[in-house]
Amino acid sequence: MPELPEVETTLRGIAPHLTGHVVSNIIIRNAQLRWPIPQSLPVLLRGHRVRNLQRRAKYLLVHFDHGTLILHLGMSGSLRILTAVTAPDKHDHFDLVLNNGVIMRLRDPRRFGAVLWHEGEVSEHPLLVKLGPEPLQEEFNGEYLYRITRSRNTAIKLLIMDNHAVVGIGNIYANEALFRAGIRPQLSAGKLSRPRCAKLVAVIRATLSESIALGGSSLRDYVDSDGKQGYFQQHYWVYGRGNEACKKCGAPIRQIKQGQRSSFYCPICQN
DNA sequence: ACATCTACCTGGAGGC
DNA sequence: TGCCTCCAGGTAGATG
Repeated sequence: MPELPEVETTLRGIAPHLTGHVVSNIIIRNAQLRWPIPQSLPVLLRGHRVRNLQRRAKYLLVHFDHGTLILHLGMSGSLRILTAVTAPDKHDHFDLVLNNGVIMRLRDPRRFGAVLWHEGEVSEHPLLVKLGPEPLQEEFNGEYLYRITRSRNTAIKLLIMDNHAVVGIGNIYANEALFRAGIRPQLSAGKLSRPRCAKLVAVIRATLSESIALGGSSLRDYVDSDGKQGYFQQHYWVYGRGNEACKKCGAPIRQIKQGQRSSFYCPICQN
């Protein structure tokens, strides 16, 4: 499923095909995503030029002069660039058609994604306004993590997955980063020392950056904008490896539930 | 303010 | 083969 590196990879894949081109049509085949796709989109966008694209957390932002198209891939969404008319799949819910013939097509089998429109400053949109810092920007550093975790009793894994604390870290990368930092997922956030906060920030950065460099990806149903599968899933230390041997020490990886989600950790390497 | 839980949705896997 | 149940997941919104 698309985590931050996949969204970033998707952005890089689609941006060159969209930027500077004019929308000739919008096709909504199924508006029932997480929120309904606005039926006014074709009228709003036809004849308008795409200025630039941007990522904020896991949102893709397509900027126009008069507003911003906000896209979210949910957990099964993907965007593809088509250069010829192609029959839509059952789960191809939305097309943005440009006047050079290029089509950006959204496929989302589980329909947890979103396509929304916002006029004015997009960072003030209700979905974006409360978001924490980007994990790859300087604002997210050891001191920041130390400060926001003081007097927090929440498990550290739940905290780093909380968008108010830091954006873009889903279940897979949370598990992987905690393994690499040597921190148990259930450790109370407020008990993390300053050096361990610094370490955790460093490995979150490294894990995300490496994945972006690899071209993104995690789940089998993620397809990037060229239609090729990503391959980060071959590099997991703990995610999805319950009862298998730790790649570092050989101990069996433990699987537990935290906040209704699976967590994986090595009982020897993580404390 | 914080912690915890629920809902949304579909496809794939495993059991029988 | 088919039917059933469980699981995966982001995140807003409700509840405690």
